[in-house]
Amino acid sequence: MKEQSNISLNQIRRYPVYLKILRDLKKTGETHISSPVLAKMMNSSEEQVRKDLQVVSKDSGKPKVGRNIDGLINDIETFLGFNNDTDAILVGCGQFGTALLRYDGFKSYGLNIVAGFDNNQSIIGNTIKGKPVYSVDELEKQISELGVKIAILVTPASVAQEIADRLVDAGVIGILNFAPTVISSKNENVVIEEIDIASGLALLSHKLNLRNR
Amino acid sequence: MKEQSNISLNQIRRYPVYLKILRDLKKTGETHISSPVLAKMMNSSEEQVRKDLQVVSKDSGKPKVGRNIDGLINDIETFLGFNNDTDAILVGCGQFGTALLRYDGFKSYGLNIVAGFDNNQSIIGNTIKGKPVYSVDELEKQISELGVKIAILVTPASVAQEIADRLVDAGVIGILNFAPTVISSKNENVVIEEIDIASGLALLSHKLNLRNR
DNA sequence: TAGATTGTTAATCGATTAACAATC
DNA sequence: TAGATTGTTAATCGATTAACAATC
Repeated sequence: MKEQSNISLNQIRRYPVYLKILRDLKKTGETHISSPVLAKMMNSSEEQVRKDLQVVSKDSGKPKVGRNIDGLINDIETFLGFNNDTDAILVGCGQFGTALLRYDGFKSYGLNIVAGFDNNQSIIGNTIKGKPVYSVDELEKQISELGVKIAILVTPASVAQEIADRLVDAGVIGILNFAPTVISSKNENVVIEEIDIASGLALLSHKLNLRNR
Repeated sequence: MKEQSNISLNQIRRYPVYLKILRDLKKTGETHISSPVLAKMMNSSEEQVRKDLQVVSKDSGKPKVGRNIDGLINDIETFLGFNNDTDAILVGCGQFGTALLRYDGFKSYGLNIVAGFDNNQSIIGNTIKGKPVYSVDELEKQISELGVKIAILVTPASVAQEIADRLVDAGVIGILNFAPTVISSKNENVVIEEIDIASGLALLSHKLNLRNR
């Protein structure tokens, strides 16, 4: 594992893709993978693959053989912090929020959603996939009781910033924002990551436009 | 509008963020915005904002005033192709798929979902928010009848590639892939965009790790 | 061994940043 | 006018790509 001096955001974005591919490969029974082969699957170059993997992995690949898939999966998970499970809460149990609450996939990325919050009386008190839904009024109380530091925000745009502020005040240091608005925090120690379907749509749309010229 | 010779993916990814901010600003009643102010909201530099906006906009900003918000919104929408509504289908009406079907937000990005597909007999024939759910058996037939070119893939990983192949064979040229696996197409004219919650989670996790050192 | 694959070092390419004259 | 803001041109920075010796 090299000194992770300066890694570009693009590079970090690639690791989950490696992870997906490697996990798929593992299922097929493969034990090793070479960078040229992996590069093809990643739609990138073998040089880039090697550089990327060198950053996260302590051991090196063997000529003619490649790298061990299990080891790589573990290295990437460790590097991204997906290995040690982290508890998180989810605010906004609407369509999307509920789908996310039910979604098992977060576990494979080290995130464990322990509770949901909403202001809709008809669902407060319910459990969704074993996870309790609390009133947003209890946000501060539960954050401190549960001791969570990560929140997933799936509220309407209109209240996203307000809720984000409350989350931060209550001790949250990382927010994954699905709400369709850009939020911010005065506290620069807080990490906010915007997740937006539109950016994928923008890329798709743009590439299709280029194609049609 | 300049010759859009070579625009980086990062740059394209920024436009939906501009769009979100500008739409928010418009709601507050603002009519103009300067690049220094917009830069602050974007967490970037005024130079970059100016360059980005110059690429998509034919008219220029006025010193002391900035740029017209309505104009910018329109320019970005046009540039990204969000202006002319495009029909799309959605395959896989599970938790997420159904949430996406119900989601109104796609409209503001120029995408109009006209139908869903699933293999679950208990929901085939239903309508979700006015959109019919067909059997996947009818995929090819409906694609040709509806004349759609874009598909949103929300199936389990295990069948994603198989469905993607069928979509492409039936005439689809753009796929937005939410399935948790990387898909590809032999047809290099087909544009596939992977949407992965994990990449956001990876960035969040990595930034938090950096913070804690 | 021969050759595929490796890791590293150097070259290129491109995006971001800085500087500055122009302008409302 | 004065000054904020503009667009453009040049400088810097960093990531990607290419080249190559090392090795299983």
